Amino acid sequence: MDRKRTTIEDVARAAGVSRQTVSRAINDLGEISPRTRARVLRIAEEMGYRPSSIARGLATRRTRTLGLVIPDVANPFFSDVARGAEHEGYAGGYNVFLCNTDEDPERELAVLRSLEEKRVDGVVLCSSRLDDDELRQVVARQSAVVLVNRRLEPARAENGVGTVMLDDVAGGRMATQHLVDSGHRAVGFLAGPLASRSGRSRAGGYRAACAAADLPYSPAWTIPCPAGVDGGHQAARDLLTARLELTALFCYNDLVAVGALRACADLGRQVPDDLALVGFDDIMLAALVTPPLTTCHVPRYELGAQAMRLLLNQIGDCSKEANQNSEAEQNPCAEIVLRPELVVRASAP
Amino acid sequence: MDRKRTTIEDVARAAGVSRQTVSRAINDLGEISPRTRARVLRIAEEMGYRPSSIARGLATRRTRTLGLVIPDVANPFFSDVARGAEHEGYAGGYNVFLCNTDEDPERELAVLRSLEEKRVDGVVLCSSRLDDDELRQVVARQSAVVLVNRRLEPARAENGVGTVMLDDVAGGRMATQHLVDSGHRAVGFLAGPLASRSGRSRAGGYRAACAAADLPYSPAWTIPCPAGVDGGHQAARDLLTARLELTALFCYNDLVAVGALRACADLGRQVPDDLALVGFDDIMLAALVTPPLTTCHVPRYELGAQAMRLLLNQIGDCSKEANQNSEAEQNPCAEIVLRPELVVRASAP
DNA sequence: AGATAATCCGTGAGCGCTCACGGCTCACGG
DNA sequence: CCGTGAGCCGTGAGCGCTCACGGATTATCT
Repeated sequence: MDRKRTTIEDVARAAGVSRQTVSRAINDLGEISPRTRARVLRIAEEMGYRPSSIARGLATRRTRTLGLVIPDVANPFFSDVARGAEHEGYAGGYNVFLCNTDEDPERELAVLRSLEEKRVDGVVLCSSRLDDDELRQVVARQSAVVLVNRRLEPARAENGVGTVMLDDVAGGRMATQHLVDSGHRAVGFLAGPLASRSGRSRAGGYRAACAAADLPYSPAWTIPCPAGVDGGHQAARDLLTARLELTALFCYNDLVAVGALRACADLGRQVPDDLALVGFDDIMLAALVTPPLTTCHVPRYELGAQAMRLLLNQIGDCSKEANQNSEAEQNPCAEIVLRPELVVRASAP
Repeated sequence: MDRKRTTIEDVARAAGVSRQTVSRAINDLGEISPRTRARVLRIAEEMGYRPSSIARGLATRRTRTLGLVIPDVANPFFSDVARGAEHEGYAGGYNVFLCNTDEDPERELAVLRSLEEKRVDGVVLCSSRLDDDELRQVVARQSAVVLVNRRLEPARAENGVGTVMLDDVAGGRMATQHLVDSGHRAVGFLAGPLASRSGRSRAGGYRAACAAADLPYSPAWTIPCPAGVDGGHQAARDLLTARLELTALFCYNDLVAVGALRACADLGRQVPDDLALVGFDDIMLAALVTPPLTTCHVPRYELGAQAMRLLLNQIGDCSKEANQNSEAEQNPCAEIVLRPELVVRASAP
């Protein structure tokens, strides 16, 4: 069953040249005449030769392989991020290991460890659940790291970690602002899980917008909830029955907003006439429920793609020559901040 | 920057033993006293030693790495499959390469090739767009393969390829049957892309159910369409305006069904009273639109998980001893068929 | 013409591990 | 007393490739 694979040696023998010449042919790095190169390539092709990345990696100390660590592929948010990262990585000639952590820090550590053993050239780490110390260690051990939706202080450019963030504060503010602009004076906030960093940031934006508009803001208008439809359903029902003065709701994410939509149906409140609703994320679902949700679009694909690009630069700089424009053009350890964008639909016109 | 990593040699020296002893310690394969093992392990830990999977792979010819090839991670269908496969693989001690093909056969080939170079121990290949010949070659070159939603004849057990299929015919039949059972005599079919194998199978089930119920079946009641919301919207509008006798629609998938829902809104037809609708896949969206969709639930996670389990068996058998129950229990090259399940909701009660 | 440089190719060594050996020590029995 | 075997450990070779050399051949210049 384990038929021997054809090696570079085999090809060399068949072509009557040395291993090195074959190597030069397949890697296309000069020092070889076009004729022999073509000949060797042809023979290699005929023999069905596939150079072993394993052996190459051992010799080169580079694997042309990257790691992508995310909480869960099945979460549409992260699968979009993954897609962006994978695409960009592939374009740069890298393969990427996709690793789920299932939101479990234990497993995240394990995954990172195996990535280390695999000697990947770099890692994109999304929404890490690790604490700062653990994270710092991970960064120190890995040869290149880009963090997504997680910051690590000190983020001085020289600690070799790039960062890609979403501006959740701005998102929270613009969502709330939109509601205020349409005349709402009492807007509630379904805040999502207490542990969520992005939730806290969005809350910050929400409060800022309220303050800026001189709203009669009350902490009782904010209520935490699980991040899914049911969580939103429950929380919205509670909040809306307790706080009859509310005429609008800003929701942690679209799923929560859909839950709120249901609560409105339960309570007989028309959206958007009796209650305006705005969500967050702009997942596909948002446009398809009735009424379609006004929401903050977050560029998920871009999040992943930018992170990967940052990582590729970080790697490229070290192994190749210094880039033309030394650091003015692009600092690979920079922090990139992407802004969400409000998309107005029927739930809050 | 490329600080030397600590090798097995370093650990050996530090512990005053040979490399082999260190190797025995970390791999836990006898021939070593518990005391030295503990000591070596401690020292290795202190030094932050990480055995190189690369070097190990070269020596062992096994990488404990698998490939998972799917058209698109961002597609909720495949991301669930991916999740199932990744989970099961991880449980078996394997890491998995996630590869997108973007529905492009060219890229699928490229991806498979790089998987080959990476010397993965096996591959799960989903919904391959390759033709039979190409596919056969791929299977021949890879050390183990499991196909998902794609069959390859001859599927004799000894060609070393496992298969996991969804019973689309049964799905199409049960969906249609449900409509017929509720008294519909004229049910149309939004058939999805012409190129889709699953679409053809579902059509088969649809026709079978029609025939079994002695329906006045007409080819004009079937119309192909792109697989998304817009495709369904367009096609449903066309079909419903042209064919006023239709009282129910079976849709290729849930997105198409949602499109049909919109068409109904356009045309002022109430769902389910004026028109009943059933979808396929049971994506999250299906339960959240109004009215919620009756649909065929397909066990996506299971599809991936089963495929991975099949693959692990296939690999395990070769390298370890023959399994206890030789082939009665589980034939690793078997074909597993998963059945969809009808879930009844308001769109077709 | 000889000297210099370019072009092309081959030769060891080594990347970090495992595998198949073989050697050593210690206990036990005859 | 030595032989035997179990338990523990070390030694070379090799996995398939690349890297840094160095040699051979041909083109170019003074």
